[in-house]
Amino acid sequence: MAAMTGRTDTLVQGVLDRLTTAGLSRGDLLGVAVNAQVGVGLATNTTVISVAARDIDSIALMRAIEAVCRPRWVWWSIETPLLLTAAGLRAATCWDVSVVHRLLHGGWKCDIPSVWCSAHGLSPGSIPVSGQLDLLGGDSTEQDSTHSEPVRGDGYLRAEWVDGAWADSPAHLAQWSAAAIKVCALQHDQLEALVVGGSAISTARSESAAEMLCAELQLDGLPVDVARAESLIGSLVGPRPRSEREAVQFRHERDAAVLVHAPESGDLDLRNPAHVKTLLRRIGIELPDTRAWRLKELRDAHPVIEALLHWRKAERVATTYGYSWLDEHVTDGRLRGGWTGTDGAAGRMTAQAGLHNMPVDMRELVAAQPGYVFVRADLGQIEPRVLAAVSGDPALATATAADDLYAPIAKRLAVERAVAKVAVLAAMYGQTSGVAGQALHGLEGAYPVAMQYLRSADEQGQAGRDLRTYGGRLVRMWPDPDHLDDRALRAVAAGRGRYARNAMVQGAAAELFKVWAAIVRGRTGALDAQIVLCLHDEVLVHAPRDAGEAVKAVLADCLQQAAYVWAPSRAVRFVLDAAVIDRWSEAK
DNA sequence: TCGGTCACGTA
DNA sequence: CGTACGTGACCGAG
Repeated sequence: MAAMTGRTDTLVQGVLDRLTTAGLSRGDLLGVAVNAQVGVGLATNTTVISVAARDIDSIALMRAIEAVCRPRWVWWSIETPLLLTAAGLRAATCWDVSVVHRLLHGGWKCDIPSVWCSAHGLSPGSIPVSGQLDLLGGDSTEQDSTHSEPVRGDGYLRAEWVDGAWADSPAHLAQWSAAAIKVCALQHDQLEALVVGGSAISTARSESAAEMLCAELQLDGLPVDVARAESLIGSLVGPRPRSEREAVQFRHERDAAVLVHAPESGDLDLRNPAHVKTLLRRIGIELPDTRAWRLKELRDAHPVIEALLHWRKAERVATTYGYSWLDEHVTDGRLRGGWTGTDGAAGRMTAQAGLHNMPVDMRELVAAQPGYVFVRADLGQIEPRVLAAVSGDPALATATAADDLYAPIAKRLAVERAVAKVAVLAAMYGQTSGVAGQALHGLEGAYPVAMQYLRSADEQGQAGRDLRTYGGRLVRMWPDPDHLDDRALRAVAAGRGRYARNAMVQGAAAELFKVWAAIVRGRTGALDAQIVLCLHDEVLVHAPRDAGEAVKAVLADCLQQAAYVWAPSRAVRFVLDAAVIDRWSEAK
């Protein structure tokens, strides 16, 4: 980037002046749409400002605004923070209208036309399609107006704008950012009207921050010891094949080690479950499926079983976490994958490239860079503690004072700790098999408010009624399928009941987690530390070695802050298990 | 080429 | 008859 000239200095100052004149101060909403080649568009409730790329570097301008005004940036989607992060700008606060849309309406869907329509109460059925002849409602007879305004006469967004016309001039960028501000205002009203346990507006902010964190996670990646990865994979599945032929040969050899235990099995494919069933039938074992837990029960029945289980494990690594995984997702010593701030159900974060389902045995390849450490921290027993908070059960809240929540529960129910734990988990997840009925009954007596909260969620779910989590996320139910007998209908309803129970607890836990993660994100920067992984109730922070202990303390402090922001009652205690480590495999 | 199913890893 | 997610292999429909 060229050094800032006096002229650009003046231009930046001019924009800052206009923003302050418009009354923009810390935390105020400021819409933004950026295109590096075109420029940047800014919008407050009252002002739109457009700046051409040839005049001012967009990122430099935004950095100046962030430093001077620290607004709450409003943008359409993760695309913007991805762009900003790639340019080295990490904003403090934001409002992501796609994220808030998913909070308000549940599910995965958050394309721009849908977001616009639901904010405005327009029917999604008449969303304009690009290339469509605009005969009704629009004003396509005026060719110029097609491009001058993002909104049609009938209130819908123009398809051309959705497809990218917003980015073809600085003026359009400004109009597009103004449209985001408009959506934000409408969403704000809708959130304010919600009656839920927590503050839905606060949730909107933390969920937006989490999405910004997702952009950073995606670009920064997770530090990986590539040499160790190569040797670990080598020890599990053999050497790296040097050609396609060799790959086929190694694969064949791995298969043969299993097939040798079974007679006349040369025609069978171990990757085909039907073939595995056949193989087992030939040695006198009949199974409904060939899942690992079934096979484990039959370990001693025949040597082929153990060989098959071993093969499956190696095959998992070979196909999913093998050399091709390394080649595809690890560059410059970082494992990178796409991140989503919220899933379609309860709102947990999701990650691709195996970041969320890496086998525990492989975590040793996740290693801090030289001169750095990881600070690994997870929220202890988060789900029952969250249940205590969202249900407002005073007895359960009292139990959260203990480091081990299940100890006082077991004492109260006069059962073993393990029994108490299974009973609590069963109540939260709707599990029925393998649970001591006595303990479940005891829970009803000891923690009636929490149990009623869960039962109520279950009933709503069974009835097919949508729910909202404590923080306001819509949990959508689904209708009964047609042409089912009573028995099947009851099964569908029961499934919805379990889903609802689970979503209310997991969803609230996800909300608290993201509040925590967002605060951590904001505070670790000063220590040159960064979150590099989020895993539902756990974070991994990459920090300079000297800062390890300080980061650990900050993580605990952030949790107290998060708990207060999320559920100000303070009746429930949340606990953190944290450690400074070099590899993810250490500790726990 | 696509979606469904199985299987299995994480929380 | 605990839920959610992502991944890869295979199958059968198109």
